[in-house]
Amino acid sequence: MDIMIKIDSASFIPIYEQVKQQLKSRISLGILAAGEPLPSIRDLATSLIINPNTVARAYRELEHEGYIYTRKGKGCYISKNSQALIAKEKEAIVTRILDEAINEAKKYEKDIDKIKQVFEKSMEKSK
Amino acid sequence: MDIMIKIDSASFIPIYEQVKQQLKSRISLGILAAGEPLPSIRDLATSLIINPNTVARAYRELEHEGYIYTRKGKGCYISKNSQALIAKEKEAIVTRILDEAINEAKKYEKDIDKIKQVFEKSMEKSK
DNA sequence: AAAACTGTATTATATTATTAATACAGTAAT
DNA sequence: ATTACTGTATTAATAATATAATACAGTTTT
Repeated sequence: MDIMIKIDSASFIPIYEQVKQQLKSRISLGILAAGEPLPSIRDLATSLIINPNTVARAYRELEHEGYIYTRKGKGCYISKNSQALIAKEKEAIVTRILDEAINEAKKYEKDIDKIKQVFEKSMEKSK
Repeated sequence: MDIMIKIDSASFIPIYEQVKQQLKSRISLGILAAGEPLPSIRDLATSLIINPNTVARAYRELEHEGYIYTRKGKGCYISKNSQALIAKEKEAIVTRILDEAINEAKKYEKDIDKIKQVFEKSMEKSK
């Protein structure tokens, strides 16, 4: 079972951060449910063709933030309250994403209605 | 006259890149018009409390991309065709920004209508 | 017990972004 | 000419990211 994480090496976002963000989003969407095991550090590193240390850092930070827990010798698992943790901040996250996009868009397009039109079109495309 | 660039040191985006992006957006909005001088490398570095080399890199790359030109000993100026350059890609930029935001949002919120609602609310706020 | 997995830790290395100090060269004003 | 600005270039040092190799410790399976 693949976890379908994609690394964008052209991005300025560090790899460990990309892994963290994508795992959080999968937890948020319920793709990764409480108690479920994550791929082992070595397996994920191999499949992403990155260094195990990089995955270890992502897992370490996710554990520190309460999303996952680890059992030495066994593996890493999604925390019971992980989804609740994210659900709580889900609306805030989505709001932040759209706020930032609107601010960005306004840096290039002053016409508010034009921005709305582009948004509608993009929403249609993404269906 | 201040050029109002803000550096986000918590961002993963390199400082030289932040400077580039913000200058481009000011050109796009016509805040910086063709022929106008940019602040000197040293002045901008001082006011942003960053290293002159960092500003120099931003300017160097912007020149290479055709947005500005430099006169050694005099300063850097907005290119004549800079706004045309950006105007040409303006709609594409705005579309890309919103596309990415929608994709991001969908990573946390499956409900399309919910995303639309948050967008509308954000647009109201930003007025 | 041994093998084959887990996560953890350490050390070294390479790359990139950034800072720092300094020097050089062109322009403008005095 | 001198002064004071410009941009350019070089070299060194530092911090962060990422890779690499390796070792250690806990778990599971055989």
